[in-house]
Amino acid sequence: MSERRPQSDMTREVELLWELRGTARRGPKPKLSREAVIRAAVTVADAEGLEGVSMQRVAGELGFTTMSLYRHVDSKEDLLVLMVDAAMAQDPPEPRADADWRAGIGEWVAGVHGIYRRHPWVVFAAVFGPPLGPNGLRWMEAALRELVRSGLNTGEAVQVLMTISSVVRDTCRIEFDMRRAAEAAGATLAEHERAHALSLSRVVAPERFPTIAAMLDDGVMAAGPGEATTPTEDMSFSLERILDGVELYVERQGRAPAPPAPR
Amino acid sequence: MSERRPQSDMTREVELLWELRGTARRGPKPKLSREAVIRAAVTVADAEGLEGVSMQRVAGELGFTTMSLYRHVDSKEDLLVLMVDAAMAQDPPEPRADADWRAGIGEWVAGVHGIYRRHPWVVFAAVFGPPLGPNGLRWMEAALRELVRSGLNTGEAVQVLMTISSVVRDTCRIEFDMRRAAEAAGATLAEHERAHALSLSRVVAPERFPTIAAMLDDGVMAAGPGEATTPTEDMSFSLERILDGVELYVERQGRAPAPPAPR
DNA sequence: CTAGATATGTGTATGATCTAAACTAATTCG
DNA sequence: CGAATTAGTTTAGATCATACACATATCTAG
Repeated sequence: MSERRPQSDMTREVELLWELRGTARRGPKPKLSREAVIRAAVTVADAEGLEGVSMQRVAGELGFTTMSLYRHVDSKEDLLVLMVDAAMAQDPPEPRADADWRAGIGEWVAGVHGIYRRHPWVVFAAVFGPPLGPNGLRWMEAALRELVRSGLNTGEAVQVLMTISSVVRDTCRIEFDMRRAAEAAGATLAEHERAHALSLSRVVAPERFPTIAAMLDDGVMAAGPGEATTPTEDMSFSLERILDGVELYVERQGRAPAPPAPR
Repeated sequence: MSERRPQSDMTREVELLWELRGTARRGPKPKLSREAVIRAAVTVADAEGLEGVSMQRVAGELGFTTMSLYRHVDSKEDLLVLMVDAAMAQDPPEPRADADWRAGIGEWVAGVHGIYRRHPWVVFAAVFGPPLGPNGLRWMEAALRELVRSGLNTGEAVQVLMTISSVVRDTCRIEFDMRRAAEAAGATLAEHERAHALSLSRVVAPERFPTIAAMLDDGVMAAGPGEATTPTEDMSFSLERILDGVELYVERQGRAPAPPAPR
């Protein structure tokens, strides 16, 4: 009935990301490659954000026609999926010799955060679902490896990883978005936060929104000039709570974290 | 310099959501209203998802021309912001008499989850940043009210709320996305999960991805026929860990949760 | 070595989409 | 009443993804 290919079929996505396809032998040698297309697209996104990434723009970057891209990528949506995995090409942190899984997760989060800072568009990409590409899976493996060390089983570790990933991504989303808005208005992030808190306080009636009003009074959204806590700095509070919760759970279950590797 | 209006200026967004604008008195009586436009857009989104929401489609729903919408809404992006707030019109849970803040958060999460189930497109809307509209703020207030009861200060409560919101939204995103893909393939969610696990297992080499491989062996992604745990059911594990972490933190700080309201 | 098969990149075209701008008609204030 | 103002319409433009037919380069079977 429906001729339309489903928007995101995981099986198809896996094949896409792992290039499980026969390579052609007949015809002219390709001057362009999927790799080059992805690289160009990432370059454009790094420079101009996701809005800048159009098929024409990417093709122009490469000096080819728009339609040439479709020889190497089935659709723009596919290209986006590939871009996101490509952005994670950096190596995730190695396992720690001291088996300190909390520190390990800290390094992992710092690594992801670094990727997001280098490629801010990644957090805005409409790519849902778990990672499926080679790079995404390497990062997933690195995080799960630390989490199971804490004493969680694999299913629990996946849940906790999803939580951590969500927090990091969402926090960066908010920070990057606010930073962009601030820059567009020609202000610093802190100035923008102040302005925002002010405009909020105009509609937050203390009777209807007592807690939010208290929060604004406490200057939560707008730190003083010197302090200037960015959302990403605040993030560590949530992360510590999550890891505390994990630790407590493992203890209560009578399990124990894995000992350091013997030398 | 830049003539372009910033994509998301919070101050502007607050004004938008709270309709801080003078009402006209001259000219013909409006037959359309912002309210009607939003309602129609939400109807379309409920029925066909966000992809179905085009200005022409919404206008058609109302029996007006496409351009008529622009008298009541500045841009499609604005409409989206308004739609998201409109979807949260339902009342958040009341404060509990027993002051059990963990149960309170549980009710809040259930409420948000209900909204997402009724309006699945909300979790896919490209609306970043904290809630700013009347309904979004009511829900935020309800959650913060419970969280500060636990003994957190307002800043900490905001952090924890962001974490909880992220988890709920991301979990629903994944579930809805997978459900859509499953339906498109004419399968159930469980079948689809199995198929996905299978295709993953083809690329997950146990040497490179030992933990993920173990996870697949444990059947984490594909529960047995009878069990069929949905992502949203698994979510509660993460939530309990977060709340455990909060409780532990409050204790360690020597603070205490608020007692039940005196009668 | 040649001829058909096949893949590459190009040119052209289509349909969707958002939205700017000029226009018509209704309404109200002075 | 008449000028000002506003609602909805018409028309048109810009951008975008992508389908399709084509010329051309390369490989492989005979």
